[in-house]
Amino acid sequence: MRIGELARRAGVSVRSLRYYEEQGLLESERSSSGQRHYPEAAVDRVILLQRLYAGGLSSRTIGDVLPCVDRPSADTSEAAFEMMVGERERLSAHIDDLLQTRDMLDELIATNRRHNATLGSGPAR
Amino acid sequence: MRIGELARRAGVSVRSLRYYEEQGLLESERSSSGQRHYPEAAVDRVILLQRLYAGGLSSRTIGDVLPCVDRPSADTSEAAFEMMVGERERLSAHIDDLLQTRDMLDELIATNRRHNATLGSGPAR
DNA sequence: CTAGGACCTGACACTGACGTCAGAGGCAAG
DNA sequence: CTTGCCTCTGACGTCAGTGTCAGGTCCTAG
Repeated sequence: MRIGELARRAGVSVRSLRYYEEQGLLESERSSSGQRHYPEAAVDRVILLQRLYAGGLSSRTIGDVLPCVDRPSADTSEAAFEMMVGERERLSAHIDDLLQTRDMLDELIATNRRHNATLGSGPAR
Repeated sequence: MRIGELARRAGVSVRSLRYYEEQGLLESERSSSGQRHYPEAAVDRVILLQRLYAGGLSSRTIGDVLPCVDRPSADTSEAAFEMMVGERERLSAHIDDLLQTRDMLDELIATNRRHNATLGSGPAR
């Protein structure tokens, strides 16, 4: 498929796909005229990339980790594996941090509801 | 206290404090020579700001929400309250997204461990 | 053949919370 | 008074993924 279809099916912009390729995260075959062509599997690949980006990994880090995805075997460098584990930990810590912030927001919301309930009006339903 | 001490005690940079003031999120009194002075309570205030920033709220959004923190009463605009609830939902969705990414990483890690255990060498212990 | 949509490269714009530097003044200790 | 650290304003730099525009080529339907 060509880049436009891949973009639609993976839910990203064409610009992003070219950027991923530039970062060495996504391969493409070129037709004689220079147009990119992708196999079906590229859709899942892009979705995977999106998920990693969503986890806060940088292009660089994703590139370092991808060997573990593409060739999960002994020849996968130990460094790549350790990096993946490290990113997992970083992500976990980040989630904990966000949970704390959410708890704080919940308290603020509860406080506001109480204050307004007391007064019988305002934001709280 | 002056800005340097506040920065140390709240664990942020002096630059950040000036930026927060510029955004209308942090007040200060000025001495005759123009230096900023803060009360004890400013420490908690800054920590609160940091927590909101950690939750992915922008300066603008924090500014919109702060009335709920400073004056949790009926005169707190309903819009501010609704925005706070909205941010809570956004944050919750973001957390769910990160949890999915973490699950994916866990699967990748497990797959790698299995492949390497089979071969009796490599990254897995 | 042709119209118009999809694609190409290259490059600049943007966002936002800061880092960092320059040049100048403030303040407490010796 | 001076040394040295703190603070001031103002302004430009950063990062990273993406938007967007320009100028040109390609491809397919009619």
